[in-house]
Amino acid sequence: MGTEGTRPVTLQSIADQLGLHVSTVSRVLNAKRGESGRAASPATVERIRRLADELGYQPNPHATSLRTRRSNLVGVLVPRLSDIVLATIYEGIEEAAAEQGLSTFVTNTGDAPEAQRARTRMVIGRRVDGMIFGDAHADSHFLDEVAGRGVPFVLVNRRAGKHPSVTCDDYLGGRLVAEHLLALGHDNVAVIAGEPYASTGQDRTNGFVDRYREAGIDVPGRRIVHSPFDAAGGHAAAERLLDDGARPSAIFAVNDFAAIGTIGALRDRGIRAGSDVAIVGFNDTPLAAELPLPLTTIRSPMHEMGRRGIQMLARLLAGEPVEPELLRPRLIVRASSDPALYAQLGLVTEAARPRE
Amino acid sequence: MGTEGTRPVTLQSIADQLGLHVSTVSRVLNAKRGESGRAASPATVERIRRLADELGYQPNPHATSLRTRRSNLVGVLVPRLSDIVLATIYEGIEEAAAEQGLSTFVTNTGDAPEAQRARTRMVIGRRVDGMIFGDAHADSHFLDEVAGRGVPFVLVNRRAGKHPSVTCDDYLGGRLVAEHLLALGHDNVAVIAGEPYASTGQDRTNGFVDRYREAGIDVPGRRIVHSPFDAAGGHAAAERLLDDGARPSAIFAVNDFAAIGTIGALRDRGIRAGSDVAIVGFNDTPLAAELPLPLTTIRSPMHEMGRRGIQMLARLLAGEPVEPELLRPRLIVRASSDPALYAQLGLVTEAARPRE
DNA sequence: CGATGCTACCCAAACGATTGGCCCAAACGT
DNA sequence: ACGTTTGGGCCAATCGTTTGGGTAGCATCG
Repeated sequence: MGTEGTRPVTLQSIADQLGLHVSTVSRVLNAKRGESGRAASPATVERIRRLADELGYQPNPHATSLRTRRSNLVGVLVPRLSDIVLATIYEGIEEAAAEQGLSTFVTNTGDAPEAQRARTRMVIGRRVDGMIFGDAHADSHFLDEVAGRGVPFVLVNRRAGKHPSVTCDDYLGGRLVAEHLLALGHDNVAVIAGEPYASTGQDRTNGFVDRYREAGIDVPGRRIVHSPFDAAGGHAAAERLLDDGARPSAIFAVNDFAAIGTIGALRDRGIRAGSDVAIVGFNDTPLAAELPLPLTTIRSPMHEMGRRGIQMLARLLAGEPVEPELLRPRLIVRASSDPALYAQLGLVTEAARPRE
Repeated sequence: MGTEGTRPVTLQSIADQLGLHVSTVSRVLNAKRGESGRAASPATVERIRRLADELGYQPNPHATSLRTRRSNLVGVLVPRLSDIVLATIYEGIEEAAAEQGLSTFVTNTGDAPEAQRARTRMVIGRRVDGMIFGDAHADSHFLDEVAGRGVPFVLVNRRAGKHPSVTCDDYLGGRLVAEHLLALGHDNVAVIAGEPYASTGQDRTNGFVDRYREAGIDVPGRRIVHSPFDAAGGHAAAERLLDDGARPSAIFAVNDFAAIGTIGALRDRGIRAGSDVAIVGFNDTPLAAELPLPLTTIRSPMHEMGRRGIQMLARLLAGEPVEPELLRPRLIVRASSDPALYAQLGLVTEAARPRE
């Protein structure tokens, strides 16, 4: 199907073959299946449609965008696509964008303000209709500038200021973790809090600390260390934590990868994660359940966040008003924090051995 | 900087303000810094340039593409972006594309032939200059069709037929793993071989099996099980493997995530990965080193693969001839297979405890 | 002094699609 | 019989750039 190598079929070429004017063809092909009555006679409509999909006609998006001043393109900025959290969110974005007739493209900023500016400029240069930021910095005024430029956008994963956003209820997530650890009797806890400028880390930490405070327990500042959202970052942060003062009985890492890095750091010091120190992560990435030490974590609706993000943007583009959305997190208890499950893990090991 | 909300600046608007013709402005702005002599007088050149970047002029890519019939756009297909291997490759692609003045966008196919067709059609509809496939199926003729359509493309990660590709030397990688396990005395081994249609899994498995055969050891067919390239897939495959026949002393999973899933499956059966069964993965993803049980694996140059892929495509677009590229893998030995390291892991645990 | 060659620009035709008008013929109303 | 609809299309401008050709004015040359 479709001619090969040669020039793509255009409205003009269809019109010529049918002895019609290009505008007629355009109207017919653009009419929704139902309301093609205005455009041409039923017979003509049929001829046009038949030839168009026989030739595999696809409108030239550059021509369309040029003429209509609408690209149906959305640019997405993320810190790193190789972070599975952002990759999953982007999958949601792309999936739902297609349903809305929008195209998307994504680019890394590494969370660096300079790169955010440069990439945003590049994205706008591509004449997008809107943007989605997955790398918002809570403290920066950059987004206000973008808003001033008149580019519609939505924030996902992280919120900032009053800009429209779709996020997980991170504060609640932090509280859920605190409740879980309180119930297990932990009164000496620490937090690996992520990057200081990310609302995710801030909110999760605040929820956690607030809930502990409500229980009459203070989590001192030096028990809260910041770190990049990856395994290496979690590893380094855990080392700083352990170098400084008595060992906590539980560590809440605001990100699964940071949690894995924490486990690595503990392992290197001969401390057994799960029994000596309880570990809780955040996000419930697909690995959490498969780890040698299954990880207690908060399940956040990453894919859904992406979907809602683009839907919100679509509403924005349609001129409708939007409200920030907060998605519900859920605690998933596994062996890394639960003594019973941990023991069971050990017991199974012993019990199963004779089976062979 | 730049006016806000209003219509973007065009060549026309610049020309008007300067009392020049749009074509003059176009030529000046398109000339490389050196050779602007032909276009206009030095004074005029200066005036144009100054005004252009004072107004923050950015050419309208739709107009440019429409006129030049070149979009400088590259479409990338991957099985899943939330697979860190593909995400990392794509990061390399995007990075190097920017250096070449190319833009890229990526889309998931889930490795499903139907989706591959549909997405390819969509990508071509966006009038890309070329494509990169990260999801090639070795057995399919689909790529031949695409080639017949005259769309230039390059394969990354997986190869297929004689199409230009940039891959890791997976066969060699498989041999390296075999050599490592042979040296450790394993003669009862199994392979979790990935998807049957992926050259990565095929080559890694073949290299492994061939090397074993050279050592006089046959790896029987039922010791080779296929699986998706993720943790859940590895888990399921490992279960099938364990359900059927005697336990191997070592398992080679052709992907780190499958290896992690394998560890999970072993754990569930009370078998200790690393001591009861040696485990080797592939790719050396950032987690491999941080796992509670550090994972022996093959480091593959994922980022570089992406970079080379786009560079090869650029050469193709320039009409230059290209040769398939094979990148060198490297064995990284960790505790999951090395008894000494494993013991050390355990020893550290015991030794360190008094330290507290 | 006419031919030639620069220099420094301008002209206009694309590229492919959209869209507000316009127009002709047949049908209709009275 | 004649004005009015209306069905069915056609016209042409337009979006912003690029690019193959001019061309006017001046200097140079033989």
